[in-house]
Amino acid sequence: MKLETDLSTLSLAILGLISQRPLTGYDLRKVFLTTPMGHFSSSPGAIYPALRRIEEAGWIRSVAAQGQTRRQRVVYEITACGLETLQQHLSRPVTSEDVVWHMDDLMMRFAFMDGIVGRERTVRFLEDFASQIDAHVADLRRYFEGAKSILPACGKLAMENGIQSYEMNAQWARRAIKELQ
Amino acid sequence: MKLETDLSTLSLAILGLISQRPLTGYDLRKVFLTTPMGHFSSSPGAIYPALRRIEEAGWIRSVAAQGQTRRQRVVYEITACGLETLQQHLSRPVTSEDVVWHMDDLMMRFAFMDGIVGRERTVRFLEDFASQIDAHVADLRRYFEGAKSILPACGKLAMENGIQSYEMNAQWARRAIKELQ
DNA sequence: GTCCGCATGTAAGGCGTTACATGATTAA
DNA sequence: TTAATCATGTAACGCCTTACATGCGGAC
Repeated sequence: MKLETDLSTLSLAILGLISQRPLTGYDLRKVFLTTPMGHFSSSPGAIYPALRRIEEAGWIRSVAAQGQTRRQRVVYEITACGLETLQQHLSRPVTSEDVVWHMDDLMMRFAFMDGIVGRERTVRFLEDFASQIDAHVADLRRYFEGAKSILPACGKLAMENGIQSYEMNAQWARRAIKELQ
Repeated sequence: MKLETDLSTLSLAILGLISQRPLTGYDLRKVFLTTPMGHFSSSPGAIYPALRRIEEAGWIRSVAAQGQTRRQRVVYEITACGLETLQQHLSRPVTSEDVVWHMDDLMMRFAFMDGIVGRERTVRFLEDFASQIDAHVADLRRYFEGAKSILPACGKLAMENGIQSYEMNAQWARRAIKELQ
């Protein structure tokens, strides 16, 4: 019964979705099952405990469910505090650690920025994202130059894949900046 | 004290590295700290328990450490059973679930194929990989066509990033096939 | 003789996975 | 009335994370 202080990828997904409109746990499940957001997570044994934790943190609250029947439904909406938390989370600078270990998280942060943080911050995020990737790609290339003579064929190809993936992400970010302006 | 039956990403990394040459836990740590393999994992609280589990499964065994001093060192080498397990794991077909949820794992499987599974199987892996990605990209595009009118700008851009990432991976796989032949 | 790096671990906690449980409502 | 779907959960388990603990050996 510890309060959640940071946002796991799943919690971010949940809070982001609820920030767009009030949802029940079942609604969230459906989103995860039927959209590419399901990438990031899966199902009931994770979602309901996460909802509980987020509610205990004060970021969402359950509201009376006035559907047409008195069927058991718990609808959650975001609180002012939750919105602020989300804004702060999405405004965090992009660190090199993020780029190395949490690319999924970064992409999710970006996906929820509409209407939560201004266009200016969104663009700044993409700029930071691109330049952190550039730095990381430079590291990877440095390592690769030294190691490619001893790497086996598949290892080498796997590394090339990694480098290309990062480069593609940087290119995407720069295109996205232009598109947002 | 359950026996490990499947390979977590970390366990696969460890078993794959030890299959290349005998290593200590500390050696593994250094690899994770100093090479891009560190992407997939991190450190001592994960590595040592994982080594223990893999040893209990019978896939590696500790051998006498005959360094120049009698310093405490535990060197692990792969067993025949471990090699077989690794071969089977790397030979598993690429499923659509793998592509949706475990791309990291797939890339790691590929990176360790040299000398473990034949070139033929390696190429087959890449072919399956590419065609599973094609199928998944088709799904994503289908969803995207239906949703892009209601997706917010950042959501749309994030989806485009996802699709492009997958497409890049399929292209990479097809280039890799040519290079391996 | 003290400090840093080598080398191996343990303990607590968090969170996701799988599988199961429960009951209410609607359509056949 | 039976089955499928809606809707919400719990329990056990596994594994990773962070932080801490411990002791040897070499360099200065």
